[in-house]
Amino acid sequence: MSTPTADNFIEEFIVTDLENGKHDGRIHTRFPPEPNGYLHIGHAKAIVINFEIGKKFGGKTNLRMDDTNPTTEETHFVTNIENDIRWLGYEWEGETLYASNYFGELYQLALRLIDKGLAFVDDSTAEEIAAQKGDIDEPGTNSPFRDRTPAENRDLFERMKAGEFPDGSKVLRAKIDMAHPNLLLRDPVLYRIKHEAHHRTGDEWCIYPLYDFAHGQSDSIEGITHSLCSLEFRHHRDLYNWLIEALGIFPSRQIEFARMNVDYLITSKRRLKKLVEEGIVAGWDDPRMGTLAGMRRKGYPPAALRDFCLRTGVTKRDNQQEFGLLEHSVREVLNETADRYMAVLDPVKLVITNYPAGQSEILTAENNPQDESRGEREIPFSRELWVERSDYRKEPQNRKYFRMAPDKDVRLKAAYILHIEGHEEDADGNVTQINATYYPDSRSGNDTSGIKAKGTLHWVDAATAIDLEVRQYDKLFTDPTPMDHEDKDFMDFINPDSLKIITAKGEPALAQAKVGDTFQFLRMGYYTVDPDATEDKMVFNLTCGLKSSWKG
RNA sequence: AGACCCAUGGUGUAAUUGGCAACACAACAGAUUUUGGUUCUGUCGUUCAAGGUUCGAGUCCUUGUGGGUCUACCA
Repeated sequence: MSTPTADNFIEEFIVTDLENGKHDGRIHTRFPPEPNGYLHIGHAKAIVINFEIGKKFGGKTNLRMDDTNPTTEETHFVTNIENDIRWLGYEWEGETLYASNYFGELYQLALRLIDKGLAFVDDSTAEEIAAQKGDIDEPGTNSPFRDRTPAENRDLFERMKAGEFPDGSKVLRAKIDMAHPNLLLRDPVLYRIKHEAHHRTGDEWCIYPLYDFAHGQSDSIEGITHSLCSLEFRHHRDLYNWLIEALGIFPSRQIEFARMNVDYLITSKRRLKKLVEEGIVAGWDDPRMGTLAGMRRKGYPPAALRDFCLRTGVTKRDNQQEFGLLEHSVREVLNETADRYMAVLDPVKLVITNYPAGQSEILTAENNPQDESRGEREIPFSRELWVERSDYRKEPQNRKYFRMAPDKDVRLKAAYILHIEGHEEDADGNVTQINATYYPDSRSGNDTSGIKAKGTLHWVDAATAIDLEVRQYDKLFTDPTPMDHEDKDFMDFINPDSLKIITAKGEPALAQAKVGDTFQFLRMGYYTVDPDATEDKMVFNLTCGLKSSWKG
C-alpha cells in the first residue's frame, strides 16, 4: 500500500515520518479535552483533524480526558464529550482514557527527575515564584530552594504526596534555566498540592501534576506519535521536548496548527458561560450557541460539520471563516437528505371562490426532488387554504414579480394554478383574506390548461392544517467578531432579535415528525424538530434559510 | 520591547518544493426549474513592502512593515 499524499503541513510531516520508517510506520493521534465544559466548533476542528489523520494513514486515535485539575472537572462532562464525538461521527481507539489513569506513573517520573537533579521542591509562594520569573526582556532569578539535594527533594516530595503539607506551601519545579528566553523554561512548576477530591481518583491524591507534566507524558505513555494541538501551545513544545529528553520517554512529536474562528460564533468558555448564566440563551445546547450540542439542536448534520472542518484546511495562519461557508456545507447535505414539506410561517387565509364548499381532494407531492427514492406523500386540498402573507401584494405588479397580486396567475405547489382576484382588509389596511379562482384543468401532473404561471407557491389546507411552534433563530451577535473590539465588550453586540417564536400552519403529515428530523419547509428553509416537541405541540427550529436570488 | 509563529483575491485554502498563480465559498450576470431552492454557464478579482540571488522568485537571502503568541500552583 502506498502512502497517501499530504494535504497539509501536518500530513507532510507524517508522510516524511512514514517514508523514513519512523515508529515502524505507526501513526497514533489523540483528542485530549479537559472535562470541564462543553465541546464547541473549535473542538470539532481538532477532532476532525486528529481522527481524519488517524483514518487516512491507517493509524489510531485515542480519546483522552486531560483531567489533572480536580477543581474544575466533573464526570458528567465526560459523558457529554463522548456523546458529542460519537455524534460527529468518530469512534476512538478502545476505552476512553484519562490522564488521571497515569497519576502513579507520573509520580514515578517526577521522582526520576528529582533523582537526576532536574527537579526541586520549592517553598516559595506563588507570588514569589512569579517574581522570580523575571520578564520578557529581563532574566529571572533563582529560587532560594533551588539547590536542595536530590535526597532532600525526594524526601520532601514524598511527604507532599503523603499529605504533610497544606495547599500552596510547596511545589515541585523543574530545574532548567531562569534566564531562558522562553519563560516557560524558567523552572516551571510541575506539581502542586491540592487537598481536593478528584472526579475519578477521589481522595487518593493530594498532589496533582500540571499540564506540562501530564500532557506530554500521557502522550508518551500512550505511544502517541503525533500530538496535534493549537498554536498557543507552541512555547510549551520546548518544555515538552525537554521533558522527553530528561525523562528518556517515548518521543511523541508535538505539532501546532491554527485554531479555527468562525464569524458570529464565540468559543471562549468563560463568555459562553456568561451567555447561559445571564439568560441570553436557553442553555449550553441553545441553537444559537457554537457548541456541538447547540448545533445538533439547530439541526446541523454532523456530515456538514465534518465537511466544513475539512474544507477550511489546516495551516498556521490566523483565520476567520465566513459563516456563509458553514451554511453552505449545511445546505449541501440537507439539500440531499431533507424531505420537503409545506408550512406557512405567517399565514393569511386564501379562498378559492370557484371551488365548491365542502369538497376536498388528496394530492400527491414528491418528498425530495433530489432523490426519487424518498417517494411521495399525500396532501389534502380544499376551498380554504393558508398562504404566506409576504407572498401577496395589494397592488398589481409587473412581470418580474412571480407571486400573488391582483390579476396574477400563480401555481400552488403540487396543486392548481390560481388566478388572484383581490383581497379583503381590516380598518388598518391589513389583508385579512385573499380571494382567487382556480383553473380546474391545471392540476399538477395532468395540467391541460396551457396556462403558464412563473411562480410556484407553498400552501396548506386550512381544514386539516396543524399548528407548529416555530423558533426562528438568527445570529446571536450583530457583529461577526464581537470579541475583536478593544473599546467594546462582546455583550454590546448581542442581537436583540436572535429568536422569534411564531405559530405556523403545517401540513398534517408533519405531526408524525420525530425529534431531530430535519425537513425543508418549501421555499422557507430547513427546520428540525426540537426536543421540546410533544404529542400536542410540534416545535421546529430554523436550521438554516434557503439561498435567494430574488431581490424583492 | 526579548523569544517564537505568521503574511497569496472579500473569505478560506492550493501551487509538481525555483518554472503559465489554481480550487471552494461569497458577490454579480445569464440558462434551466411546479421551491426566486437545486443544477449549469459566465464575470469579478490576488502573491505585505523594498532590495538581492537567478535565464526565471508566491517559493531562496537581507532589511523593513503588519498581525499573533508567551511572563497561571489553568488546560
